[in-house]
Amino acid sequence: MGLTKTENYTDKQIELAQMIKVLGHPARIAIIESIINTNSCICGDLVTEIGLAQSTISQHLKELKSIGLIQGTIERTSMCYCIDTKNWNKLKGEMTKLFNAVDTKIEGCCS
Amino acid sequence: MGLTKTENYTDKQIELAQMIKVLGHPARIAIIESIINTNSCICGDLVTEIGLAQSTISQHLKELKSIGLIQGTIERTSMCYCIDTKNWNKLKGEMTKLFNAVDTKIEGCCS
DNA sequence: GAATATAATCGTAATATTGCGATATATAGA
DNA sequence: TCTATATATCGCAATATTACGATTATATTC
Repeated sequence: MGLTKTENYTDKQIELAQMIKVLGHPARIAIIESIINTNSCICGDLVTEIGLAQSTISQHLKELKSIGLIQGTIERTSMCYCIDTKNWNKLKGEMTKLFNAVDTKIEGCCS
Repeated sequence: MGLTKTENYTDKQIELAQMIKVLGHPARIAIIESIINTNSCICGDLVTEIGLAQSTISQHLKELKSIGLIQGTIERTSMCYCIDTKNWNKLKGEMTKLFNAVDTKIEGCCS
């Protein structure tokens, strides 16, 4: 088979899983961290910073962008990416909800 | 190619990405939520709760277990899974760090 | 307009994931 | 012991992901 079933899940579950999945790759974690650390938009120096081909980095950026975790604007001749706070906060909120749910309900389990 | 490169990243980045990746599937989100909502260990009723084959659920549980997000104990004739708080909190910590980093550094970017 | 620089897209090969049925294993109860 | 019941593992087919080089698109500068 190989095709992830969708009819069994809620829209929220699917959406959350998709966002998390995109974040679940070391290159994309590195990209996000790099954007954070430069404290401003970063451009194509990711290629040298992370050791991947230009086309590969571009692909990862596309995925992060299409799920809405980053946004890109044209900066003169190069591209400038930064965190898309709207969706980033959405992810943060859902994850936090999950984390807190575990915190409050953990008593009485296999401990 | 198709093989994720690892030599370009830190151990932390790889480890975090792996944990996130495992969580990035709707069935596994559903499993975690189910464990949380039943407020105690749940067993094989995941198969009926989520509409996947028994072998498929078992595989997802294995992945969650092998990355350390859940742990399983034998409960009479069935299996009893619950959150592995040690690693769960580790993930929580790393994610929170990432979320907070965005919060504090977001000024002066493409806004 | 031509040349240059930057990033996106295409085509592709290799590898990974997803899901299922079939089978194996292990435990509880008759 | 034999039989349910519950879970894990195996083998397979379909699909998805990853990464690269080559090419294309776009914008800047000369």
